[in-house]
Amino acid sequence: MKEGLAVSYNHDIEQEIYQWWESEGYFKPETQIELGLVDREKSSRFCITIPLPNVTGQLHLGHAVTISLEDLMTRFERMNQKEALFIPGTDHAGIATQNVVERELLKQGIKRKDLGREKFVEKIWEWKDIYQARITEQSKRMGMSSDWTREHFTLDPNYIKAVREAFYRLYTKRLIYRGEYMINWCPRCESAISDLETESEEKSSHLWYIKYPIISNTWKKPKNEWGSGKWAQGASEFITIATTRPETLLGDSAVATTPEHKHYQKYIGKRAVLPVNAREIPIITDDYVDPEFGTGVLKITPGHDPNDFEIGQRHNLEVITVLDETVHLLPEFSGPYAGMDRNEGRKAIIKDLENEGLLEKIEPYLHQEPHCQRCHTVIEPRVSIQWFVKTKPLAEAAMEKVRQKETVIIPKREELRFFQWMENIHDWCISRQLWWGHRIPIWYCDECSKEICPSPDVDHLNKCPECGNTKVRREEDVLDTWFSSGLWPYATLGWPDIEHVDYKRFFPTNTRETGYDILFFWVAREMMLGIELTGKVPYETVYLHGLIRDERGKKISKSMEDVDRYDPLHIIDEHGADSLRYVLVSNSIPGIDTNLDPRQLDAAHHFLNKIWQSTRFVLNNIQQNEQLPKITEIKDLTISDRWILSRLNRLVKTFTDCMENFDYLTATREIKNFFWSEFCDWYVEISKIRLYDENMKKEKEIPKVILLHVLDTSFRLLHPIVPFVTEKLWQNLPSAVKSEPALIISKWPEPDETFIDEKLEEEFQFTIDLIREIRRIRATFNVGLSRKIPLQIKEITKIEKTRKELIALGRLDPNNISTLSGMEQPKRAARVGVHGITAYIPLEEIIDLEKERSKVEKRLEKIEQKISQITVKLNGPFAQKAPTEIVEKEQEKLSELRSRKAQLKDQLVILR
RNA sequence: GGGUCGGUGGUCUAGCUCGGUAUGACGGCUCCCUCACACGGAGCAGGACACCGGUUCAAAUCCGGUCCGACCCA
Repeated sequence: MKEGLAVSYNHDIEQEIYQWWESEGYFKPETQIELGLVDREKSSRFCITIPLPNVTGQLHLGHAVTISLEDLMTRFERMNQKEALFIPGTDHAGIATQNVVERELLKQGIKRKDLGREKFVEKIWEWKDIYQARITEQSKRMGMSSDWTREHFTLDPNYIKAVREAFYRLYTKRLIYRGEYMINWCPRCESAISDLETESEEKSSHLWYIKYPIISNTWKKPKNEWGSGKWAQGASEFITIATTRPETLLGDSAVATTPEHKHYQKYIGKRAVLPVNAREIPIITDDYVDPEFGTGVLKITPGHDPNDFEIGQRHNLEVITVLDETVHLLPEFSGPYAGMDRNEGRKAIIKDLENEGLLEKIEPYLHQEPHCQRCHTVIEPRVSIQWFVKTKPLAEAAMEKVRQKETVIIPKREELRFFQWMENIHDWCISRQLWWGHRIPIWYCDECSKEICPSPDVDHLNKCPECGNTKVRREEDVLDTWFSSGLWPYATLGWPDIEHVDYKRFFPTNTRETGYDILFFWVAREMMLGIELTGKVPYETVYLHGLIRDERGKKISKSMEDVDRYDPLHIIDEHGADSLRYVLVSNSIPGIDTNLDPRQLDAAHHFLNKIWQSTRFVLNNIQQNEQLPKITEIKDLTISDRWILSRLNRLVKTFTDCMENFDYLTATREIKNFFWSEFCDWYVEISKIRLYDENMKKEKEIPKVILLHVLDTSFRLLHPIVPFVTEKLWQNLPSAVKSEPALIISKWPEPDETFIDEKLEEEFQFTIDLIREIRRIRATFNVGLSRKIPLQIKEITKIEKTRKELIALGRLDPNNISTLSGMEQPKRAARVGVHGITAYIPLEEIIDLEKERSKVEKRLEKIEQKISQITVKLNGPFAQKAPTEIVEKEQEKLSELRSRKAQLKDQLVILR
């Protein structure tokens, strides 16, 4: 770890450091205890569980943000001497993984059903092993300081126990039930999916107007075959419905209109005849019907539309399913169309309706079509027997905990969304017709039809406990993935064994950190299940980060041309994990999306190089075994020494404050500004005065101690954000500075208030501003750095204390600094005014007077403009109405401007 | 249909809770390879804060409306 520093920063140091941390066991809380850093009895603890990535694929930038933020939190708390545990793991991701593997096998011409359940599941396990390993590898590249000995997978034996227990408890409390309801059916996955797993998309389609003949005295039923063109012959009265799904008319149970319908009111209570199969259906009324939509009449198909299903329930209508699992028309209802899929069927039916003269018109129509989130197939609403979680009581309990602030959601506005969703929650369909997942722990007896949920320790059921029959079979369906991942924060800590050491020590966990897009998918369910099963909220804080987009705000998708630029592993190879983490963290505002500009990665790398270089500078000036006093022991500090220590301690305060309040954007800004613009640009430069002066000996100690102290403190502060580079540099500091074996387990700095001195900072700011002015004059007139310039100043005592700094950084001629007396004003000299002090730089020999004159005139113009602006303001009602301190401020500004104006005028005179 | 978020120099971004003419980065321009760093140093230029109206002495910030972009729910 300590073999010296390369001439420039290269991120290839990262992997070796990670291996070292891991082999030393620093990610394990037990190591903290062994090293005596924390005490189980006395210390507090911090626990966070990773939002488990799917084993479906590899990590993307979303995971990178998650890991960066969570690792940052963990490292921060670990350094704050809490017993810190970051739990890693992966999710089996039922539908997603099954789909991916299915597609892979299909490439080789193998169908899932040909393979059979057992063989297919074996294949998925193979896939899982490969991808889980890959995800672990990628997480480690990110620098994730999680305890890998506590890694979990949602289909691990222990995890299965937790799922069994959860199911059993909810089932026996009747919070899980089985029933026949309308669900979202994906015909490609051949499975039910939950509301949240559908995405609605606007599609341009048509509205078909179809005439249903009405039974009258003169016409009872069709006399001719469907397709003859004479099916409706003789019918005189029709009711016209408008529909987006003509093919489902085969399953209609009624036609509904409004009681006041101007044309069709008279038909209410009569019966219509359904085209194709000539089934008789009633004409009813229902409030759901919108008189403005279409003809004001709806066909009611309870088997294939969620709204119609509800209407059907209200009117006790028959539920007819006309489409099978793969959305092909069932022969029982569809006559000539039997076996066609829903799209073919639609075309054929429309053609025949037209032929029979029953198609009144077609209108273009935009409608929302639900799609399967995983495979994008159009969802078929379908009635089937499924398992559900009764969510209302769970949601109520979860909302109550949030209201009581037992869990706080950040940002606040997401709490509102949480409540809105929770208040309108529907029962959660948890059964999936998949092969990959937690098989529902229910057995059925074929003899007595008993539904059995044995206690969780029963693995196989051979006999019906009711009738003793051996014809028992287990439920085929598996559970929704989110059911098992909903147990994550405690199933990973040993639950249901509530005496487990981890559960006792780390539950409830501290934080759930994740993207706001899965607040409902996951967080809400974790809350509901967690409260029900453990009686506690699973975490006290929910921190929701934004999504990562490209620099123009577009979603990053796999189809993008330059998608490589947004692949975390690619970025890590090119720029390093530290740079990636720095960019992600420094742009992170809770709940707000981040537009990631890849150019920022270079900027981050430059900053890390700056840290690297300044460390090299310091170390080059100090012997590895040099005996130096402690920071608290040094005496005779210069004003610049005291200034940097004041700034540093101020930084520690604000930085820590930001870390505690999740304000990483300000935190990174503050430290970058301090380190680069204050420490490197000023203090390091100033330290060279003493370090490079052969005549000084004892004086060198002070800057050395301070330089090391600033580095040490900065590394500690930066470590949670950029762990690799800081550890590497810190390891290279002289051993006397280091009080711990590794930065990762070192102590978080505490601000020393006695160093913070506002007046002194102001005083030193004068020196900085004066040097800046001198530099500006030099730059304006192209005065080369090698040319030492003279300075004349009236209040020469003002520069006594920082004379050396002025000479060194302003490149002044030490033998030509003089005082001016009384009213004397040097001829042909540039005037610099800083903090009310005036100085002159005689220019005659070094500049072009003409050029300087026009510059001054320009500046005069600007200042005069500002003076008149403020004068107008002060002469207006402002002076009376604004608070006095603000008026005074303006007046001060005015007098400042006036004196600058006078200065410039003087300067003009001088230049002539 | 309901709701949320965003619209700030060429590009990206902070500030908006708590009103006093704006933060940083990248890029640009000028000078400098000064013994840690050209992944650098010194300096400079560049913004009617989407639009309209209101409140106010004063609006990027508060209020109302409009337009554009993204998203969530139905």
